[in-house]
Amino acid sequence: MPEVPVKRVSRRPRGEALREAILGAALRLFSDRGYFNTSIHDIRREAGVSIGAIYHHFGNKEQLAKALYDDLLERMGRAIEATIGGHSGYRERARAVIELLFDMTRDDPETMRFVLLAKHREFLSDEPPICSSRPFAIMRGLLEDGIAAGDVREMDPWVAASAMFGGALRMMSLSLDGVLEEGLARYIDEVVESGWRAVRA
Amino acid sequence: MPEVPVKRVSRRPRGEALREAILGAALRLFSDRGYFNTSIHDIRREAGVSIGAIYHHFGNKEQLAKALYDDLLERMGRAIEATIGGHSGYRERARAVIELLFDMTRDDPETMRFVLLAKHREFLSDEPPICSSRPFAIMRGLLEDGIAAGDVREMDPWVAASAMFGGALRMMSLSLDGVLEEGLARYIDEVVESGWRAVRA
DNA sequence: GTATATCGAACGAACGTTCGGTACGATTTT
DNA sequence: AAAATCGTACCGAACGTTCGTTCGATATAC
Repeated sequence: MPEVPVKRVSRRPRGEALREAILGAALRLFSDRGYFNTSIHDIRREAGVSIGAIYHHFGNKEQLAKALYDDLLERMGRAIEATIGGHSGYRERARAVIELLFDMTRDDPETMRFVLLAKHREFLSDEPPICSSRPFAIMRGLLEDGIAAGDVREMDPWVAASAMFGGALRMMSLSLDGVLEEGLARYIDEVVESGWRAVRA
Repeated sequence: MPEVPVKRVSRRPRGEALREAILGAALRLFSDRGYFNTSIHDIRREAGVSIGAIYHHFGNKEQLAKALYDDLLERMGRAIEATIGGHSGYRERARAVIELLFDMTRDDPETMRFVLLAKHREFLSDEPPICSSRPFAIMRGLLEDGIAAGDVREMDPWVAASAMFGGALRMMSLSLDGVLEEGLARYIDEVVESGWRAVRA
């Protein structure tokens, strides 16, 4: 059996691994204290890299935040698309999306906090509002298709999407803020059903 | 009838008026650029006062933001309470609250932006999440009473409040982000009805 | 005269960024 | 195959700027 050449035994990560170490550290700190309460020096310490490495990979602090933001939204968008593709019927699809969002909130609260709660326009200049990002566009599209198919009542798509998913997003905020006694899973049925009652034909 | 003495003719505001000039300038700038993108020197310029006056009235930047935040939430809480008191029936009360919020979003978007969209915990240490503030507590209480009265279906009060008002709050965010083609008033019926469908008994 | 309110120059700390340097793998030269 | 060359990745001390805050002076009210 051919030996896989292990080129590197170096202790510190390099290249792509280092880039991801920086992104991970940035996510942790931005999510915990916010963008403006996190200095490049903090990220340097948390990631165990040098200042130079950060600037080499990302150019500056804002572009680092932008790279992180794009990366997370891209992942979320793909996950939501896959979830929708795996179900049929608009009610079931909406439920699957909310289940996915709830699971992500539990399993990866840092990502959710950064994506949902952060005020990106405060530190990302010229960033469009999050509602025009892919995950939100997909959710809105789902409602539009439901309306066209006659499964969702005739109403403005923005209102429909807000009604179907607004409650779920609010519950996620509550969970991230730590005001809910129990995990989000406990509320999934009530949330999905009330959202569906709001929009079903 | 005793004459009310008009004591002052001085050009620059002093005392309470100056305090409010500072709060107004702070609201405008915080709402427009965010807390961290606004310096005390900016507020000084915008309000036309001295740095010393700001520190005399508020102590430091964070306490200024806290005073502003408390002031706005207090006003909102009172307005919502008055609105609820002026209507009967839970559906009508909920509608009146949403109408009030929509009107405030149109007439005073700066306040709404600061109260709704700002990440207060990022700059106000030890501030509880906004959902535990008075306006939100009142809205949750409204749903609780509705459940007790049998007008709202039996469900978790957090879920009920999220379902009833989550869509409306989301629409307000969309409006503040400038993604809606028309004014919020155009959507009030659909928003209220879908919220009510979600929670009515 | 005294207390309170206002003023603004000055300060020190913290921050984002720069830049001259080193480490290292790949490629070419000897 | 060893040496030299090269480009990329990484390093971190140092820099200039900005910011929140201080404080002694000044103005005003009573």
